[in-house]
Amino acid sequence: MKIYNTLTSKKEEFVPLDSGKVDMYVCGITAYDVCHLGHARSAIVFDVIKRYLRHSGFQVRHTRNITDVDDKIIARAKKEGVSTGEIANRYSEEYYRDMDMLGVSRADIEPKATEHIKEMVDLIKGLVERGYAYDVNGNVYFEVSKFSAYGKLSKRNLDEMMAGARVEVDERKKSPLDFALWKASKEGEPSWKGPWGPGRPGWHIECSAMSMKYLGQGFDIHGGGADLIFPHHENEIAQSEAFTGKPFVKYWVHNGFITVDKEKMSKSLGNFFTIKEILEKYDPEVVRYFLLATHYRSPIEFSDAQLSEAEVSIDRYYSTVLRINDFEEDTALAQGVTEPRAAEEFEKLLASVKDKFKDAMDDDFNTALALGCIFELIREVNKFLDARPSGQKAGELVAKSKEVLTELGSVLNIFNRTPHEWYISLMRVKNVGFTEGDILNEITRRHEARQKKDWAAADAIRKELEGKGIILEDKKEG
RNA sequence: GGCGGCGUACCCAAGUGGCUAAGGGGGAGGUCUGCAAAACCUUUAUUCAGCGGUUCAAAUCCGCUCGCCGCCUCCA
Repeated sequence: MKIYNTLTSKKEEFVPLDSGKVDMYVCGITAYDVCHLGHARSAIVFDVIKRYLRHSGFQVRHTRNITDVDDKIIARAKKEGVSTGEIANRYSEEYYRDMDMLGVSRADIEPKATEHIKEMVDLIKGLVERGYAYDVNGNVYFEVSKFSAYGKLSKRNLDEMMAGARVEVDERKKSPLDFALWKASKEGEPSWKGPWGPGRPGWHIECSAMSMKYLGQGFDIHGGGADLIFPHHENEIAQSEAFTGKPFVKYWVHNGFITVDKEKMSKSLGNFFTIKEILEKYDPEVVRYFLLATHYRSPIEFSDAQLSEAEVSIDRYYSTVLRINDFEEDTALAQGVTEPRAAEEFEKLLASVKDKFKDAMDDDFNTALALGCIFELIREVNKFLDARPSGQKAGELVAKSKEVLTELGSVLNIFNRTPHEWYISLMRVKNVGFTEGDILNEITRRHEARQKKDWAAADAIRKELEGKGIILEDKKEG
């Protein structure tokens, strides 16, 4: 298995520190507002990475934090006149609702910053003792120049950064590059007791403290969006390695952005679409498919047209499953003899699809290629069924293909519903003004018309349903 | 300004030295069907932004040019 490591800028063979076990830490959200599609991408990407590592036999311990104290949370609380805890709770709940909808599994450990103040204080104390941090009027800063490897993740050196540094408002710092570990609290802000006076932790320190607590002083994978590389992850490395003297993380993994008109979707630009509003128009599986149809490191241009295409693709998948089910229910087909050459070819293909899927995922989690493999199988299943196979052997092969489809889908956590569930959900999303019962009635009426060969009436009903966005597909039995 | 990335068909998107450049969507033609739809078949890139170089061999490596984007401030 190969993973692209931001630290080395190369794809590397994945070898966990402790064979068979993988410890991964992924930066979660700051709970100050609802999540947009960019958050969804990161969550889904690492959800799939976790699922695939497990599928490949690794024992995975997944940690994902929630930042529940921070400038933006404080600002929002002030604006609304409520407590920071209330803001953090509200948006954590929203976050979980969105993630559950999108099929993102919970992490094994989901630590919150406010519940780990002690660990952070201990870490900061250690850094001060070791001479990496200094205290100015109750604020503690990390002195970047003391950590010689600073810049190794984001590939820049101190001189370049000094040259590019923007006007720094905080004059207490020795260098504009130094960053806060502990911030003295102002009036009305949440604060905790610390050796430097009442205050709250800086943003970066929480991930170092919590990852060390739950995963140890060195672990396998640390992930997040590419915008966290600098300064967040760079700072995490500085803090952690200065404290322990050991390598912090073996593989750094970063996902690419969602763009709108080629520009990064972000809060500050205001060009974002929330998960909630997208889910009003599209099934969650469509969103998941859309995000996985591009490699995780490439940018994805947000587009309604692409989401609709994703919907069509998924529909193709479920149509095929429906055909498989129909085949299996048709007991008459159990008789007869399977054409041996077609069966043999199909059997070979089934085995190769599984291998190709594995190769794709082993190559830096290439979900786009992996989905391609699934659709290759879909086409072949349709082809096989088109030949009207019958007999025991054919039955076994069709059952086997369904099994393979289910297995591959489960790794990506898509394609795991029944066609019926898919169509019902589609009706909900499309706001079809019909209930399932209405439709069945119409179908029965049309069926009667067809029996009488009253084509005009039958077509009228079909047309009416089509106007509502429902497409009837006739089968042999009607 | 510094650092990094990207540019593959009508659209989206895999492919990073060598068998026919995946897959999806769309278009065109056909098979099937009461008519449709779906499905299947054929077709839609002798070519990978442009130019030059390395090599027996390049979309893939190197250089330059053009265009787009990201990070350098909070950001998934």
